[in-house]
Order: sequence, then structure tokens, then C-alpha cells
Amino acid sequence: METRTPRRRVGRAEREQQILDAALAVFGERGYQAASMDQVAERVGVTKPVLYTHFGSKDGLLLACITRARAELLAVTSEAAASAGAPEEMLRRSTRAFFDYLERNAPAWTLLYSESSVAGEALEGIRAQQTDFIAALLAGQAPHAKPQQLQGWAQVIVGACERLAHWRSRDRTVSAEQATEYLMDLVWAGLACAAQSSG
Amino acid sequence: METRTPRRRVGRAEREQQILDAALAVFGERGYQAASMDQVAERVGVTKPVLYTHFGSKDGLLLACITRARAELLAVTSEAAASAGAPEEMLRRSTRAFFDYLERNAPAWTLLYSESSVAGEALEGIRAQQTDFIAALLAGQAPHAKPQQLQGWAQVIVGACERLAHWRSRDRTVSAEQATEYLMDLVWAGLACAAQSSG
DNA sequence: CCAGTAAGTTACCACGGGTAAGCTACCTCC
DNA sequence: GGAGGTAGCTTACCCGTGGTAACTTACTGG
Repeated sequence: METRTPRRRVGRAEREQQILDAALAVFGERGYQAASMDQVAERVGVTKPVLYTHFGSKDGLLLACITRARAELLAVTSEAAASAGAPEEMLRRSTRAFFDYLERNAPAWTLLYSESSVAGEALEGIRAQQTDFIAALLAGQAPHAKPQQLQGWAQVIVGACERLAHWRSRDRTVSAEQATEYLMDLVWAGLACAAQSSG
Repeated sequence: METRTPRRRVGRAEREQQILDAALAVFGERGYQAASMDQVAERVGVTKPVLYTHFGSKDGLLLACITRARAELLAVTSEAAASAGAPEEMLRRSTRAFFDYLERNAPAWTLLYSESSVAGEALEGIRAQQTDFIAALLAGQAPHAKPQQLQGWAQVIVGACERLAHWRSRDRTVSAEQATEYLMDLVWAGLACAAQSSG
């Protein structure tokens, strides 16, 4: 006889990690909408209801996947900024860290952009996080700027980065360094001017 | 007797317009995913298969809705740019026209961002359109820049505009004019510098 | 060894996208 | 004006997938 139903039971935390890994892979491969919960379950070697006891819904599972990536992204960009002295270098390094992170972590990124309203909302949360981060960074460079102005500039930078990243993912001849410099080209000189005139 | 099945039959072109209008409304109200084809059909006063004979699939219907908006957007920004003389004014006016268009045409815009991979692809098409448009515009300002550099800068601007627009839609205290100026603040001075150093 | 419970399974429902097959209002041409 | 062709429309259905209720079983502590 072969090993009949060796149905190993597994602790809650461990299972959750298995499921998250499987979900990341399956959602990444087939896209969130196209992927089914049964496919994720099969990958784990388990049946569908198990996923529901752990994550409640398909959206919940996606959300859990995304939450990790979000925390990592903030950590990575914050560290990069902290490693620099001057404000210009802080913006440059954290921008660069952003591109590098996406490059190392393509599947998670694809997931965010795969579709789904829940991914959209999560993405919005990440943008808010990054925008606040950048606004704080700019406040150092332009101390007399109004809060709304800082927010507006931060929006410009976050939007630009997002688009550059997407562009890069489709045209691999653009290096992370080049993308960073295109952003700095336009933004930094303008920021230097704006900082003076807003005082 | 009440009017028993006054089942008016309607020409193809007319029905298609009715369906597109209904779809725009329903998708806009409930979101693309949450909206059902039956709901769209009911709004038109017709049954589901009619939608399929005209648009093939739910995605097809969404795509048809988006196509109109895309054409309108290009027309509006092109005209604004054409109305200006100097390059700086061209960028300013077309940016402003973009924000104004979205303001007048909120439902269509919401639709694009509602979710769905097909909307995502269509959106990508619109971005490509706008990016090419801007790159051409920048080429006038920085004639010696490399094509990839122009594309990179255009990506920065398109991404920034998109984000500013989204920001504005959630914080209505930011005027179209302000958004436009935040973009110009950062971008134009940088562009002036970059144009010289790249020659 | 015997409960008690956490971990899993089977079997099912409802709903929504999509389709096959047939019906009927309208036009045309004799 | 009636025959008949056809575009427009409906009824009735299929099936995949998200989600759940109810039951079963491996493991744990006493």
C-alpha cells in the first residue's frame, strides 16, 4: 500500500505561511482574477475551506500577501534615506532603493498591479505611506513651504516613480540608475528653485 | 389591459449607444467587478444575450466604454497645447486641460480606475498615448536630448499628473490650477537645466 | 486510555458570465 | 395585402467559482 491519506496536520502559523507563499505564486502566475481558490488550495495540498478559516475570503488572502510587501518597501526606502547626509542624496538613494526593491521582488509587485479593487485600495495605502515619507523628506529641503504644497510635490514624485518603475518593467534596457536620474533631472532643480521662492 | 410586451425593436447603432450609456452608469455606480451584466441589461430594458451579441463579453463592453474617453482625452489635450505659443505654455495648458477634462468627466475616469485587467490594459494604452504626446512636446524644448531621455521625462510627467489627479479627486480643496502649478514647480525648472546640459 | 478540540474534509449552495435554440416584430417584394 | 426572410430579442440553460454547513479525524493533556 502506498501512504494512504498521510494527512499531516500542521500548526496554524506554519499553515498560514504556506498558504501565503502559495497564494503569492498562484496569483502572480495567473493574475488575481483568473486564479481560483481551489488552485491555491491544491498548491498547498489542502482543501478550500482551510483557506477560508485562515483568511476569510479571497480578498482577505490577497490583502495578507500585500501587507508583507508594504512593510518591506517602507523599511527598504527608509533605510536608504537614513544612510545619506544631504537631502538631495536622501531623495536619490531612497528613489534608487525603490527601483531596486521592485527589481528583486517582481512577483509581489505584479500582484499589486494585477487588478482587483482590494489591491487597488492596498496600493493606495502604500502610496499614502510613500507620499508622507517623501513630504517629510521635502520639508527638510523647503522648510517654508505650505503643507499642501509639500503634499503636492510628494504626489508628483510618487506618481513619477510609479510610472518609471512600470516603464522599466516593460523596457529592460532602462537601468535603475537611469530611471533614478530621469526623476532627479526634472525634480531636483525645480525643487531648489521652489524652496527659495516659497520662503 | 396594460401595454403587453410593447417590445419595441431598435436599430443596431442606437441600441449600442443605449447599452454603452447604461454600462457607463452601472459600472460607475457599483464598480466593474460588482456590477453584473443583468443589471446593465435591465437598465437598458433588455435581456443579457443582447449585450453579448453587441459587445461579446463583459470585458468587451468595458473596453468599448473606455475607448470613447480615450479619444476625447487626446483631443482635449492636443487642442490645449495647440492654443499656446511657447513650449512652457504648451505644457502648462495641456496639463491644465487634462485636469479639467477629468473634472467634467468624472464617471469615465472612475471607471478606468475601478479595477479589472482590461481596464488596466486600456489605461496603459492611454498612458502610452499621453507619454508620446509629451515626449514630442519636450523634444521641442530639449532638441539635443536622447530619445530614451525624452521618454523617461515624459514618464515622470504622466505619472505625476495621474497621481495629482487622483489626489485631487479625494481632496477637493486642491484646485486644478494648484495641481498644475505643483507639477510645473518641479518639472519646468529641471527641464530647463537638463535641456542645456544634454546639448 | 480517553475525552476535547483544533485541523480538515465532503458535499453543497448561489450567483454571475456566457451560450444554444427558438420566437417575433418589422421590412420587402411580389 | 400576404409570404417569407431576417435582424433583434427572449427563454432556458450550463458551468466555474466564491463561500459555507456539517461532519470526521489527528493530535493533546490529563
